[in-house]
Amino acid sequence: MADEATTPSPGRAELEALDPRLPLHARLREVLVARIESGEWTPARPLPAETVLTAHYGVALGTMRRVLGELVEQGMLERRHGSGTFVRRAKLDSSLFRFFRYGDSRTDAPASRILTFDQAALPAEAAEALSEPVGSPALHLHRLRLRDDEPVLVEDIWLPLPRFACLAQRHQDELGDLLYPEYERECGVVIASAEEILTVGTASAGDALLLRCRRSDPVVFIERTARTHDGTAVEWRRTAGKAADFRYRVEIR
Amino acid sequence: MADEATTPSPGRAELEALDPRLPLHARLREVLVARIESGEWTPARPLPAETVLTAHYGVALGTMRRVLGELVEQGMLERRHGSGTFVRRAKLDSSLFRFFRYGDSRTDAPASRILTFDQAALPAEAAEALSEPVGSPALHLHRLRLRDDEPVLVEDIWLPLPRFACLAQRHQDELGDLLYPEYERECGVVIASAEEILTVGTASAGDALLLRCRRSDPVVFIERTARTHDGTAVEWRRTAGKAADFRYRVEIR
DNA sequence: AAGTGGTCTAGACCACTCC
DNA sequence: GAGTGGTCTAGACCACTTC
Repeated sequence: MADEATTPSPGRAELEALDPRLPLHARLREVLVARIESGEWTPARPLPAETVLTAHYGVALGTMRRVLGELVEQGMLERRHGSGTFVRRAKLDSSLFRFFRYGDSRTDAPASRILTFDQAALPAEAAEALSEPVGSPALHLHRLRLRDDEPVLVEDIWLPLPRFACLAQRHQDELGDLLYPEYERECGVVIASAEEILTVGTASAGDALLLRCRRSDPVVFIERTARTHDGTAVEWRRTAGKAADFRYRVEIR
Repeated sequence: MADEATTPSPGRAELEALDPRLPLHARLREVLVARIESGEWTPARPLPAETVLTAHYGVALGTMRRVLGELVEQGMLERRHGSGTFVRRAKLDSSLFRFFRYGDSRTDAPASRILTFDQAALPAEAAEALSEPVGSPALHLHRLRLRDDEPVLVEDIWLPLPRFACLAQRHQDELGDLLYPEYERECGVVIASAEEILTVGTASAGDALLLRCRRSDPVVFIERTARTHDGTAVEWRRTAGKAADFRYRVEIR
């Protein structure tokens, strides 16, 4: 009992141990981010309540709320009034369509058709993005994305193999339109963030055939590296779409 | 004296007058945004101190700080520890270079060469973006932007005329590389935000000549509508650069 | 030294969700 | 009704900028 009185906030020592030149909220932030990245909490297992966390770390409610608010701002957490604070999964599977506009399409949901799904050696670009040796075993997914039955995007997706072994057994018809929920359910891999690089090039023979355009027609390439919460790159994909359909809008400040 | 005691916070009534279903911070935010947009404060005339604002509106420091923090987050304000809170001007004049990569160029500063500067009727696209009638009088600036003496971007800039009359007298050689400071000094127009739309097309005969590429080579167009703090569109420009130089990176979540 | 924003605390009360 | 996050307050103390 006396012991409990002297250690009312077991986590406080952890904060004190960090660089004391940093403000408390910054140290608290570091610690919470580490716990989030560790996978301790999932969309199904929410964080402890504010009051529990504040008691654990021995900080004021305002300080805790500030940090949680920043993590929400940054897209790492999601708070639901009355029900709890949750780690947030990125929902960006069909976000490629942010970059393209297709004339008044009635059906909103973009369909996808998997063309090939096999095991193959990592090509140089994918290997570099995934920090794996060139030629390592990986899964390779080649698929077409359609809008109103019109082929509009061609995708090549690379998944490093030790990690995605559990997907290797699946048949391509068993995979849904959205891959990230699949990764999570089948392999326990939660995609948390991604980086996309856009460039303009010309269609390869294969792309031209699939996109029904001429070879050498301009094409926009989107190379995406997707990462888990701890920053490990676990998926690399290159998507190609006709440059004529490309339209991207940016708001500045 | 008794009067002062009954009205310790003259601005509080203004907050009470707004929709009471909105939380206090939201109402406070509205009022402050309106004052910022009115141009009451400038980069040279900072906002009153927190303590003055809180006393004026009769709110707690925490509430005021929350609102100011949000406006900083959003890029509307800038706080400098020890010196004050300022409205923020957008500094995006050379931000076009965000969209392009040019091989290891030593000189960082992009130069610009004005080709023509004259008065002309607004074309349809510019007119729509600026909410002006097609054919209204405007200033038209045609310029080239260079990197290491290489022409890399071609720009067409339209400025609606009643507002920018004070620029009409100037000779093109008097205009510097950065236009937005010019607008502010000469015409009192402060650019606060902008919207950019990217598309891919082919070079016109004129663009091809200036960019030293073939006609029909793919080109990236950036159409920018720039606005003042109150949201009025005051400048429209279209910039063209070779698609081969285009490279844009997006971080998601 | 005076004035500014930055950090941190302590606690009251409200609104929403779930059982 | 119990538990969650959301709002708002009041005030202490620190760090930076300016003169």
